[in-house]
Amino acid sequence: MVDVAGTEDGRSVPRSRKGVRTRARLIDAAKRVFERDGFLQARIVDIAETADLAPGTFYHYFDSKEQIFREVAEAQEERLTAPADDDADGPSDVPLSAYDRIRRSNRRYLERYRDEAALMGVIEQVSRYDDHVNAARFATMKHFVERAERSIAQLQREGHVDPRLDPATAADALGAMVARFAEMWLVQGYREYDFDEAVDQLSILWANALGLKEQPEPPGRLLRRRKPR
Amino acid sequence: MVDVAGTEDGRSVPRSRKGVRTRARLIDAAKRVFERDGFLQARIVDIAETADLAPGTFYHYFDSKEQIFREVAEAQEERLTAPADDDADGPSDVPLSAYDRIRRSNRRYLERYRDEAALMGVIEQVSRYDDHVNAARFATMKHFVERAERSIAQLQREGHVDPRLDPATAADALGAMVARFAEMWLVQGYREYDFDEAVDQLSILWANALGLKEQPEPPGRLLRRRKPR
Amino acid sequence: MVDVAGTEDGRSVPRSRKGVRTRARLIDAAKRVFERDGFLQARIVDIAETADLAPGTFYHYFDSKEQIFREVAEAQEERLTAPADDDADGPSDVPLSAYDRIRRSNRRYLERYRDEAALMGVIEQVSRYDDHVNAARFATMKHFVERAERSIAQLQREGHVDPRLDPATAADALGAMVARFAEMWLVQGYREYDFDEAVDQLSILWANALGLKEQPEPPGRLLRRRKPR
Amino acid sequence: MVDVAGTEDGRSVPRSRKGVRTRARLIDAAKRVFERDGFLQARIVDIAETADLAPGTFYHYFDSKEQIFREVAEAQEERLTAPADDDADGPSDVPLSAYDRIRRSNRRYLERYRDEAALMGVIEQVSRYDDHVNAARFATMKHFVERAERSIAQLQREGHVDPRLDPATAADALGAMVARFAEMWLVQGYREYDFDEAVDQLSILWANALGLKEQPEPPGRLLRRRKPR
DNA sequence: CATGAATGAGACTTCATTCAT
DNA sequence: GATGAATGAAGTCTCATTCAT
Repeated sequence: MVDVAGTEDGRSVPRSRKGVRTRARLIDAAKRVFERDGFLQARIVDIAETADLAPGTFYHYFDSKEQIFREVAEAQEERLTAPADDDADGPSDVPLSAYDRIRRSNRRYLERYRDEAALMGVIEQVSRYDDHVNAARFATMKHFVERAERSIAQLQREGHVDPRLDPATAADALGAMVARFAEMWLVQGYREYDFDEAVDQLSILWANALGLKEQPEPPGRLLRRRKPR
Repeated sequence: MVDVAGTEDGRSVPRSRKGVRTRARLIDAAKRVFERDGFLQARIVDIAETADLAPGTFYHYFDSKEQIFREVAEAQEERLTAPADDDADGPSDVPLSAYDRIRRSNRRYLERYRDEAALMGVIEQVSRYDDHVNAARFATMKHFVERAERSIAQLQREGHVDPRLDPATAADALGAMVARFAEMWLVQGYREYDFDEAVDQLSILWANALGLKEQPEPPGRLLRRRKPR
Repeated sequence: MVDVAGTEDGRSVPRSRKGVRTRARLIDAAKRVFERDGFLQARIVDIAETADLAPGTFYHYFDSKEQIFREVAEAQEERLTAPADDDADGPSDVPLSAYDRIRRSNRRYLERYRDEAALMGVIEQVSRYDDHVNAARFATMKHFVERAERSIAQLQREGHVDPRLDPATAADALGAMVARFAEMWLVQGYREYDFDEAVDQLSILWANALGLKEQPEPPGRLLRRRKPR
Repeated sequence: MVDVAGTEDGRSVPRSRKGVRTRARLIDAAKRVFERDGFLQARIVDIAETADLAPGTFYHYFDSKEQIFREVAEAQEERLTAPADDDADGPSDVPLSAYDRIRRSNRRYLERYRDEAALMGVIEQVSRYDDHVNAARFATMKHFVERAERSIAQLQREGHVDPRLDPATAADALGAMVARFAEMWLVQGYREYDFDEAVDQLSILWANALGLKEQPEPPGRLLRRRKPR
């Protein structure tokens, strides 16, 4: 997924340096316009204009609104699944409990979702009528879900997870929970939640759902961590 | 939510028997067309034609595609939240365990979702760019979520639910889980699941998430609670 | 022009008492709607609704919007040209000077124009694209203009009016002056004038234009002419 | 009023030579179509077609029929008020009498009105339901009226004009006279007049109305001028 | 590479008018 | 007489996309 950009036939992979810059400007403009207007309302002319280009220029680089959107969306999906720059998250050498790994993962996802909430909203929208975009959504989902699935299966083998659960299904469902919760909350304004509180609640639900034994948590740990951001 | 349908005025409330029938025919036709073509592709002319009417007739009863869709969607939301005809669900006099109630509720929701999957897909789609429809979605959600919330709070007071959980947030998240799982599965074809298996898995996850002990329910407890709404 | 109503084939001359009333209600409603919305914006449905009738009923009595408008307009033209109820205008036995007759006539016209300014505006509008209505306008104009013309010719023969003037042309032009002034002022809001002041100014201009000497009028002259229409 | 045309933005100000030409072609075509069909009957498609363009092209340059009409109308109003190319009107060095200035002004107005009678008719029509166009009409009127007003006031101070008259009102009324006379005559075919005769009659009426003393005209002057066009 | 003018298919919407009841 | 549902022709307007410069 790394250098897909322009690959799926985009029209012309720019050769000159100027071309590269123009293409990037279009993508950038497109993102802004999509965020502002949504996919359906976004007009090619606006994208071009936002990029200080003539409408015709758009078609040097992209075939259609769908195509440029896919690229914008894919970039975002990559941002969502990007590995952490682990510095920020504390000493990476200390092994984390299953629960902490769940929480860290949820926090990351929600932070990234929140930081691009406008775009995420449009992606959710478009994924309902564009198969490509939906596929990209599912790919991202798979990224998380498969990691979760492997982890669940492992923990299950170790006897820490409810044996009645099917790891794949559980991972799907819990992933769905976090994803949809994020959209309702951060995009659709369904309700207000305190960010940390939301992370904790989702993580508790997730851990509980798997039936994770309260691995004797070092007492007080939760408290000490309780005030970031 | 109850009898909102058609209230928001549309254009003319039919004054004759014939008018009532025609209006209903249009709604019916609209549902079919939306299911077949999706909201964006659906053309007013097609709706009219499907109802064996001239295009102009549509505008006697509705202002726009949006408006008729809202009515179609609201009808569906009502179907989703309709009380059960309890016959089908086994003897209603036998008190159910908390788990069983969760499962029954999930099953009902998923059955109803599945039975109108095509329409549900369109509703999910439109709710991302029509506030009315989204509001209706949220209203339905609320219906489920508030019931769940009350139930969780009660169980929590009785010591059966993880005390760390906020009932409202937990209800939101678990509702999100089921709803999104349903869409991915039944609308977007993300994956195949056996129906009963899916119901069970989701219910286990739900019950676990709350930290419900598989405790022997004190018989009769449920009965006392049995008249909510 | 008196009982033209319904004559020009209006569709059905109502026979029953109820029919007569319904027809009148429609004309009345039409006048109100035209005044409110102008001719183009006025919709048959609105007229019917304003008259508390179903749209279909309209067509029992009128062929088209044009036709009912013509009737409304003709009624107004008749009001414009109606003979004075002379009581209000002071003792009718006192002979008036030419100037006073001019002023009285102008005052009457402007008063009547003002009292139905909204409708007059619509008539001016429609007369620009409906020949019937324009013909009615011209008929009304002729009413005034011919009286003026006769009067001018007479005064000219008596040596009181500029001999270079053609009575017909002068009458046309002066009539145009008053009519257009009225529209600009009372319909289009071109400017504010004090009513009496405007009457005076127009009358002075009119009298001057003819070259009327402020001569002492031979008493009695007016009386002989006094029974027009 | 001077270079308003096209300023109110329309849609896109043409950025290329070709665009400028196309825009002009559209205005030209619009004028022809309006003259032929009137405003209401004129269809955008016809305008485009007359300009040998696809219908969509119209919307590159204009928002609506109203908007292009305004531009056509404004151009015409400018033509009406354009300064004379004074050659045609005789030696400009000879000072004209007040009467001669009145007549020259009336003649010019009527000539220009007559030369574009078809368009003027449409303008009169539209000015009754489009405020922009009406404003432009009034602006043109003001152009004439204010000149007249100043002139009247001056003559009044010099004792040549009836002291009872209010210069502003008089100018309005006399302007109305000429304008409405022109429309009735040249657009609506109310009656036939000899052109020169009409100019003279209106000018006599105008001069008389103001009470202009027969400044001892160089005898015969009127006669000598009596055969233009 | 970039421009921006030009295209044109196609959906929406209105409302005067008819007609069965 | 009155109703009001139904009609359907026709014009408006959008905007993704092409193409000559």
